[in-house]
Amino acid sequence: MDKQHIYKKFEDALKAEKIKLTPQRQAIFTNIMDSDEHRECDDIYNSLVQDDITVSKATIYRTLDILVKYDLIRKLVIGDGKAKYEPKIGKPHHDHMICIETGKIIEFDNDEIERLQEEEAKKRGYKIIKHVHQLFVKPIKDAKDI
Amino acid sequence: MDKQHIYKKFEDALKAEKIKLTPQRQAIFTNIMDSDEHRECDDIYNSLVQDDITVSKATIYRTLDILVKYDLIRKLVIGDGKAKYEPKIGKPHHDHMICIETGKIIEFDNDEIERLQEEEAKKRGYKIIKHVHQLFVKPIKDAKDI
DNA sequence: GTTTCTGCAAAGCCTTTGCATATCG
DNA sequence: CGATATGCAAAGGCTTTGCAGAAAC
Repeated sequence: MDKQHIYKKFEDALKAEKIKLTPQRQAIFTNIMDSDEHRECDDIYNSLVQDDITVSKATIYRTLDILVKYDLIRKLVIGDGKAKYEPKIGKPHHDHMICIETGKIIEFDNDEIERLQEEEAKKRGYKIIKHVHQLFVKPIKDAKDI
Repeated sequence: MDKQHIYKKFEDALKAEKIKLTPQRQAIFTNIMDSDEHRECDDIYNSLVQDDITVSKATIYRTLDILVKYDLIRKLVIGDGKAKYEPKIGKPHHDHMICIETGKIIEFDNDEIERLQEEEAKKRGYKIIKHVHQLFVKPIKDAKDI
């Protein structure tokens, strides 16, 4: 999906929600889409301020909720209870591996795991709406670690 | 593992940490061990108060940290950022399925998923220290839902 | 022109912390 | 007895909210 198409989805979401296209909402959306990181509200705020965009954290939080609702971005809560956000639309599905030594976030995806978890849910009469799969990992340093 | 053995692990943890065995710590530990639910600090607090045990939330939080550190209980953060706790020692490993309609928490376990995720980590030079795997599900109501 | 937004500051909520008193070993 | 724990209340940190002025359609 190209950038224009993605931006169109954003406009559609605003229309569906019957809300206005403001400079702040636009700036927040493109700021997230142009990033490949997993950032907190604060990070996004600082990034916008650095770009000389006038915006408040209140507006960012309010906008993030809308973007999550329309599946344009993904909200992650990793361990410490602080919410992180990443682009979702136009990106393939993936889960996360978090290095507990460096904090580095690595994306991974495994079709067989996806299938098996679907099966576990179905077995119990449920279907999966969304899932959280995070591996907290440490680098393997030598043989005894394996 | 029987109750006495589990309680022994608790005493060992206190000794390892060189901290005292107080009525509060004991009450908090057994309260969690006797429950099969996934409860918040507040729930545990209310349960203890109902049993006429004098304890403060500060002490509960402080004790929970110790119990988590020694792998006697497990801390879960599900969606809303509120921490939940469940017994861990003496219980087989499992992950969680959360019904988004009723809030019901269902435990599941799948060896193959465990193996595959281990493989994903190893492939990248990491080993898993812990993991979070939560499926947010909805009941299947009819054929079109499948 | 209205309706909807924004920014600000205040309030909320869960969790942590400082401190004086009480308790364990 | 000395060291550690507890409870209280206050402080912290992220997030949400009420409200008056500002902006979109």
